Amino acid sequence: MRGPLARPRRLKGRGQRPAVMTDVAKLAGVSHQTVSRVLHDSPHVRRGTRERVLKAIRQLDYRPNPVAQALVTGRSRSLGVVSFDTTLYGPASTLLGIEEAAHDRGYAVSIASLRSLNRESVVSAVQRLRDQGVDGVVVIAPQRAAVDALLHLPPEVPVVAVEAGPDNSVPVVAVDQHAGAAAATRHLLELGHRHIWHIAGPQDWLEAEQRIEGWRSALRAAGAAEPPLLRGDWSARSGYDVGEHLLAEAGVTAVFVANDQMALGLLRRLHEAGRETPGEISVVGFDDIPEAAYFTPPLTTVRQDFAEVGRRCLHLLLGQIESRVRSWSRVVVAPELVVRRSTTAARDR
Amino acid sequence: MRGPLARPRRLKGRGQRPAVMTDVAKLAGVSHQTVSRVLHDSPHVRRGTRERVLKAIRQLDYRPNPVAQALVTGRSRSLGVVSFDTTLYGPASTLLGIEEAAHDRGYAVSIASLRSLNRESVVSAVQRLRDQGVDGVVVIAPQRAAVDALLHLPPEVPVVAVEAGPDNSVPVVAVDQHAGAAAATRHLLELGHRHIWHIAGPQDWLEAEQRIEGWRSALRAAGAAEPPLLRGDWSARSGYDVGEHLLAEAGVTAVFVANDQMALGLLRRLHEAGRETPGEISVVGFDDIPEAAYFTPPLTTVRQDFAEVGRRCLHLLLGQIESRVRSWSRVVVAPELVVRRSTTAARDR
DNA sequence: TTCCCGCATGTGAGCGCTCACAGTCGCGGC
DNA sequence: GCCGCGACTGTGAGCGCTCACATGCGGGAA
Repeated sequence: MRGPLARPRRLKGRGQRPAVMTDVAKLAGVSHQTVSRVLHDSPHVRRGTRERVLKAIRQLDYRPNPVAQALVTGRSRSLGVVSFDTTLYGPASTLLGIEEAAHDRGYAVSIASLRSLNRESVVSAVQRLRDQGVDGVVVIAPQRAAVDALLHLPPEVPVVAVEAGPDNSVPVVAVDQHAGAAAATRHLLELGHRHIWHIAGPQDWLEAEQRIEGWRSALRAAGAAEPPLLRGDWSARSGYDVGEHLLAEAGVTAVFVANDQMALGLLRRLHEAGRETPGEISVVGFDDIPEAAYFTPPLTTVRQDFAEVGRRCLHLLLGQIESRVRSWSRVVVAPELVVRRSTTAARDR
Repeated sequence: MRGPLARPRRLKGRGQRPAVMTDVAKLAGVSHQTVSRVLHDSPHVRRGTRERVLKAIRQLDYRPNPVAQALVTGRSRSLGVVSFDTTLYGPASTLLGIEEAAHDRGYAVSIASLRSLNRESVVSAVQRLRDQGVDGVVVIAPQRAAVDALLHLPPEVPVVAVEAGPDNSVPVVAVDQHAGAAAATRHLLELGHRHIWHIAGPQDWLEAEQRIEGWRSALRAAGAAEPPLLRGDWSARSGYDVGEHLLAEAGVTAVFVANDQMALGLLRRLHEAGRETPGEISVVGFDDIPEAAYFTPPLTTVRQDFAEVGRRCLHLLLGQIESRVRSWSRVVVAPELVVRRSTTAARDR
């Protein structure tokens, strides 16, 4: 057997190997523990000693190895984000909000994109992140299938859901879709429109359902009739296609569309049919994507504060990580109606 | 001193502590090394032994601790992506492409968003990822300032740049902007337009410059005159504003816009001024964002294959990580002209 | 039979850090 | 003059794994 002192286990000849804690300790003439104490701002280090250590750290360009720290502490200071389609404006913005908040708190962010939306894929994405060693996970997947998955997660992993989650299981941060949709609907009612149509998002999206509810409740509150519900799939294409139905109906003067892309498609269809917006038909969108102000005409829509959503998520998640218990709560962020030029007062008939 | 055998160092009483390798070894009646061999598909394990080990793994729901693996191997199997604004379609799509490719190769992806664009912020974002222990970094920051930063990176960190990088320093994966711009310009020339205007992106974006070059070279090749260059900042707003200038010019029949958002703004401005598109003015965009097909009119544009860019990045990066040398290369992905309805033949004068 | 060799498996060190202690030193109180 | 106690610093084990090497064992060649 190779004797323990037979030869150095590696070429320690300063061969560009990054400095480790003992190197710093040696240079500063202290023990590795003292270096560790300096790193963690322990009060029990004499002024002079601290300075010697800091100098050695600078001199060697020493950086603590996060992997070693993680191994011994059991904390990686990294978070995972599971998301369905980060190409969409909403998820991308939420992700950005989370990343910025995490950065401020000294956490790294890993991402896992979902290719398909079902229970297993969500569960396995979370597991994958977990296997990478993240301390907690944010799930941005506001679909029924994903929500279901949250119930089937191992209870020891700290989780926060964005927009949707089963009651009493995981904490949720959400924009108040109901309020936003109601505000959009009320806006049209106040302009004197009698029949407010709604193009909703896909059935399995909870945001779509909540916007429908908001629309309905505003209608009911005003004693207005409820036209048949129309469905799209969030894409501009579907807005365009659904526009077809609307054109077939008589007396359509106002449409509340569940997102800006579909509103864009609808605008396009109306334009092709020679129907003026807002002259003949007023349109309201949802999301306030950056392009919305440049649609033809500029779109009245409902803005969501995604950065705030990100910050709230992080707050909840770190709370869970630190306390080691999965509490339940629901944080709601208020949306804001942005009035532009796609809506106008109903013409008197 | 506490004797080494005085008491167990932790409550090992099966207290829900996740199983570690020795637990598996014990259960299977082998050494931890054999478990490791099974995990790594070593050929030197007898059939029966392997099965016993696998059974124990399943029974204990054992998952190798990635942090411990990283500590000893010096590899974390994670990658970092530095990006300026993941809310934009291009960067978001590239990020997605990278994530999917990384996932397929068993790598995790961490993100770092840049809040401002300058040398330090890029360098520090890379350093931050590095300090988190990533094996390599992809930089999506096609601006001059960022490119400059790539030269100032510590040479030991494997890096790949997307779209732009200083020659001979880091590997680059890019869409052939020059060819795309030239194709767009040629398309307009072939439709009989004499003067092809160009609304470019901001000066410090390399993509903007390359598109300008592509436009110029197509113009030169056709012996066409070069109208004054116009500049926007990628936003729909700037396209709208620049449209103002265009309206003041006489005889404008064709505009090649450096991205779809600015094209949207321009379309809007033209529409407001009562100028028909494409009847009076043909417009070509760049990017083919999902909404482009639903603009008024549907936009002729140049499509970029971001997924392919992501895949190529990963390939180059893993090559560097494995070989431990930073080679230089430039991989170019071909773009594709998508003809829709915003362009038409020039009217005879 | 004897020896060697290659397959299968085990052993121990060590990755770079933190945690729990165990010193050590100087000073005030009895 | 001695003890005790606080402030400071050092020691060693161990986190969960992989790497390098040692060892055991059976079979074919000599």
